[in-house]
Formats: sequence, C-alpha cells, structure tokens
Amino acid sequence: MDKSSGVGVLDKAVSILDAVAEQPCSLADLVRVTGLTRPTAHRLALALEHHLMVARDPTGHFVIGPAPMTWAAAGDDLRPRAEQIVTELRDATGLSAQVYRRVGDERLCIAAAEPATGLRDTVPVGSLLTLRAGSAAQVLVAWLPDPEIDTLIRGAAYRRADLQTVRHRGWAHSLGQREPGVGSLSAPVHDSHGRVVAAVSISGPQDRLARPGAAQRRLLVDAALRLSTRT
Amino acid sequence: MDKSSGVGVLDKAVSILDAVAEQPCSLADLVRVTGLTRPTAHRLALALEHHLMVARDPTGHFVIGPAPMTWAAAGDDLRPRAEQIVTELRDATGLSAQVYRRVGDERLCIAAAEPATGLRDTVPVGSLLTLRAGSAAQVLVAWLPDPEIDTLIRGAAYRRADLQTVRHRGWAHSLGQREPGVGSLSAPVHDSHGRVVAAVSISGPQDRLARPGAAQRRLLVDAALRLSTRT
DNA sequence: TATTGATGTCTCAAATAGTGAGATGTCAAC
DNA sequence: GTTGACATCTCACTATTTGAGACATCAATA
Repeated sequence: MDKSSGVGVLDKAVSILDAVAEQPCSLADLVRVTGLTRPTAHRLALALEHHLMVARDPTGHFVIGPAPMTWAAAGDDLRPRAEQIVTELRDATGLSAQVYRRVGDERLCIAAAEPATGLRDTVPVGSLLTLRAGSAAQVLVAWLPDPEIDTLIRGAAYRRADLQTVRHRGWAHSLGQREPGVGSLSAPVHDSHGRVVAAVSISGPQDRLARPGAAQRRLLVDAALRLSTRT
Repeated sequence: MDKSSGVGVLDKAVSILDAVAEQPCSLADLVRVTGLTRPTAHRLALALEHHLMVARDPTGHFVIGPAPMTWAAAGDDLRPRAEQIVTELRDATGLSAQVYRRVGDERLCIAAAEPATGLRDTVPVGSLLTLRAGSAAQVLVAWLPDPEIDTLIRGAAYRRADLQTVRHRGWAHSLGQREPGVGSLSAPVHDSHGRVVAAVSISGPQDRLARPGAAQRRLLVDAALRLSTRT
C-alpha cells in the first residue's frame, strides 16, 4: 500500500515522520523503526527539525514539530468554526460529534467533541476513516458525479439507493456500519456554490441512535447549516 | 533564516508545502512561487500527494492533504481537552482563549476560541508566535533552567524579575507586549511530573485586561489546572 | 476553424545530491 | 576503569534527482 513515491528522500523523511507521530523516538528508535542507516536517519531527522517538522523533547527524543499543524491549519477556514459547532452539538445531544472532509476514498476528521462520561464513540481529530461505511461517508459521496460514485460504491456498506435517500432527506443514518455497536447520523455542509465540502456527524451507542428523532435530526441539520458558507 | 537544511529534496518539498498552505496552487503557481523547474515541481508534488501531504481540489489545484493534520494530532493528547477548555474559558470570560506549547524560541497555538462578536484578539490554531513577548511567553519560559532563560530573555519584552513574579503568583499578565492594544493573562499547564508543558491564555482589548480581577484569574488558573495531567 | 500559448505530464542522459562505512565523542551501566 | 550503546560527523562512492525537451490537452484568439 505505502510503496515508493518515486522520490526516495521524501519516502525516507515520511517514514521518520510516521515513526515520530506514533511516539517520541530517539535516534536509535528511528533507525530501528524505519530501517534507515544511522547517519541517514540522523541527517534526515536534523533536516526535518530544521524545517520544524520534528522537534526534540527535553530528553532529546524526536517529536512532531509545529510545521504539520501550521500547514494543516492554514487556509482551512472551516476548522475553527467546526470545532465550536461540534462542541455545541455534543452538548445539545449528549453524543459524540465530528466534522469530516473527503480525502480521496477516505474521510478526515477535522473537528471532534465527545461527552465526558458514559458510553461513547471516540474519533480523534486527524483520523482517516473509510468512505465506504458510515453515515458521514454516505453524505460525502451522495452528491458526487456518477463516475466517482461508481468507483467509491464498490465494496461499500451502503448502496446507490441509500445515497438517493440521503439526497432526498438531506441526512444519512447508519447502524454498526463503520464499527459494531456504533450508530451515527450525518448531514452535509455546503460551500457558497452549493457543493458539499464536509459532513457533520453525531455518533454513539447504537441504541441511542436506532431511530433518530426529529429533535436529533433538527439539531444536526441546524449545525450543518451553521457551518455552511453564506457568502 | 529559512536556509538550506542540507537535504535539497526536503527543502524543495517544504517550499511546495509552504506555497500550498498559503493558497491552493496550480502546477504553474508552484513553479512561479517556489522557483523550481516545472518537471521538478511536478514530480515532487506528485510524491507529496502520494504521501497525502498534498491533495488535489476539484479544479486540480494542490491543497494541503490530511497527513499534516494526522501527524499534528497524533500523540498530542493535550489538544482534544485543550479545545474543550478554551471554549469553556471563552464563554466564561467573554474573551479570546488559547493554549500554547513551546517550540524552540517560539510558541505554537494548539487550541483557540474567540467570542463571536465585539472587539477581540484572533490567534489561529497553528500560529507560531514569539517567546519574547506576551504573558504566555512568560509562563512558558519562567520555569525553564537558567541557561535557557538566559538565551531566551535576550531582547525579550519582559525581565528576569517578571519571571520571578510569574513563578510566585502562578500566572502572568501583559499589556500591549505582543501586539499594541491587546492585553493577556496566562497560567501554566503541568504534566504529571510537575513540568510546565503548555500555557492557557485569555486575551482581548487592553482595557478589558488592564487590571485582572480575582474572578478572571480564578477562571484562568482553574482552566489550567483542569488541563494539567493527573496520572 | 486554425493557430497559438499556457499548462500538465513524461522521458532519460547528465549532473548532483545523498548514502553509509567508519571514525570520533559522550555517557550510563557495570 | 572498562565497555557498549548512542549520537554526531566525514567524505569517497553510488544512486538518485534534475531539467531540457518532447508530447498532449485545452482555452483564447484571430
């Protein structure tokens, strides 16, 4: 899956970043985890440090630096408002709330809030989840052009008819599709051209979302509308 | 300042990421902004895309991909709680709230919330701000070893005596240090070893923070305590 | 409708950067 | 005091990367 990109130095640098994202790494750890030779790992780690992609913690271990967050945050004007809205939605519903954007045939969680107590679904910000299962996936796929739907729907846990229902109702519902025992409800976020650019979701134990009530649906759709652009 | 790291391919890749973080870029834009030759820009952009560091938007423009967010989010277990706490602090005080971590001689904003209306201080998540001015800077520097304080304090808008006051009071206050007209108040976040790992701040118009009241200080210190680890 | 220029993509000979064995220094464990 | 693990550095050699040029596509223009 994660084969060479054709630029060897970048491949090696990314293997270091992946290792460091997993947990803080000494140089020896980097050598062990990435399989790079010691001078190569050292040189590349210093270069990544120069570019603020990694940093050193007080024990000298490499950790992720500020550059990834700076890049991730730049230009995504949806995220700040998304974070506010998932918090409000979590408080209003008592369920976990997330916002996802589509990335290829996956979805990226760009904001998340979960209840402090009780049984709950945890989706960390930065997670990449499948676009072939779950209500958020259906929302992100439903309004795509047919050829893209054709590609994405292969092996999906939902069908074309489900996507039609999503377009009709303006929200999607799923039970146990992405993860057993978890239910979710999602609605689309539109940009000023009316395109779907994100999905707002609530998720939690299946019994809490077996039959979404009008109140839950309204809170969700309202949240999605508030996230949509009005320019 | 941003000179070569010694690994040319990485330098070039980062120049592409910086360009794309600024705004979505066509290949032609990348060539123009980075000064790279067209085939080089093309090859490196495809390699970055392969590693999910960039992606293509519907118009074919390069945008930041999910990998930076995934890396930034990984292993930073403070951030999810930080986001919740800045929202609560913003609501309780009516002022902007942020959480910062130290990175070298700068500070990175890892969570932020600002009031919806009125005059307010805006600090986007992902921003790198100076460690030589502002109350958060004083909090992040105050508990460092003396040699590090010696280095950082050169050219700083605060003095060693200010840092002693911060250690004594457990919070820092500044007016117009980082930006004219803006006041701020900050408190330290400790890890389970008692080390300062972040700063919680409130900021806003100088007149709102000219003389922080006991209520404001308590809300701030409480927020910082709730963020501190209890393991 | 044909032409032109800009853009994106690809190839491969030549050029250059990057690699890694080995040396050196530091430090904790024994 | 010794030893082994680790981090850092050098530079001859190797492999990767580069970019000129070719080709395809497409929108703008005459």
